[in-house]
Amino acid sequence: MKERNERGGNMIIKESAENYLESILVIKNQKGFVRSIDIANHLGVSKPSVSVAMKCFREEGYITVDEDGGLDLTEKGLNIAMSVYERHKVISKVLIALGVSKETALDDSCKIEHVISEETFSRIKDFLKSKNIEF
Amino acid sequence: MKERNERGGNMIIKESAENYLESILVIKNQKGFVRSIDIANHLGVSKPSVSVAMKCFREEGYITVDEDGGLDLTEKGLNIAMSVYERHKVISKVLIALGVSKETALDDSCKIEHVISEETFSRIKDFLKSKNIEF
DNA sequence: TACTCGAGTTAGTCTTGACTAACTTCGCAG
DNA sequence: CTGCGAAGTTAGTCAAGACTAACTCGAGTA
Repeated sequence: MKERNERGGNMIIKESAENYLESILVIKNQKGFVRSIDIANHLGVSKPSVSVAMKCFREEGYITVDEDGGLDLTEKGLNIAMSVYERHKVISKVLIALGVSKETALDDSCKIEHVISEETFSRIKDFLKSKNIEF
Repeated sequence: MKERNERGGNMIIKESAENYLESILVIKNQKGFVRSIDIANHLGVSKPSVSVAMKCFREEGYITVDEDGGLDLTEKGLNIAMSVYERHKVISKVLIALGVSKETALDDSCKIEHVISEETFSRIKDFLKSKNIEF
């Protein structure tokens, strides 16, 4: 009655960690660079929360930090970030296809992305394919 | 960046509390009576975890306890339990309709039922209706 | 030069939700 | 009558994840 948390690494990546890694990817794509403060603003959490998480990521090899505080995902970190982000996109697409408003869809997919199994995720992708929706 | 937890009461009912109330309803329907130990077995948690939760429910008026330890939902508790259970049924139905195996569908719906919005839930119900699936 | 402000960090606290250990109580078998 | 086992409870602990307060450090400006 525990576990259920690995999806692509050797460290046990928890739900909140997935969110932080995903944010790094998203912000990087948007602005080209990411600092801790950007993540804090993006997720609406405090600076110390991000700082502690980044320290852990650094030690575990999920990110690197340059001398100016710029964060970069390692291959290990990028794999997780991409996989979570894919879930996010797919789930929000399917909710929108069901008629959910964009805002609620984004909100809910943020939560659903962390709890569903690989199998359910695959079937949702199949459903989108059957509707010819890109993701 | 907090809240999002009330769905039908004045006390703030958290995710784990929803699960306990739902279990009481489900076990009651199956066996006709419910004790703490049944909930512990049903959810795979320890006796003390259930005991503490039930004490809280009793104090807040979500359940009553008879002299033999039999648990009963009050109207307040029943409302929440039924609403969570409805979500559970609807979500597992929709997952099964998407081709997810029954076991995984039950597993995942247990988690999804606690995180989605009312809006998303309504659209999922609409989808089932459009497929003529009962729930 | 001295100040201030933004970013990052450290330390300490809180809440949620679970756990184990250990105790009480009660009923039934021997 | 004894005594064991099942159910419930209490106390204490733990981990995750967030927060606030308070510090450091560096850069740009008055």
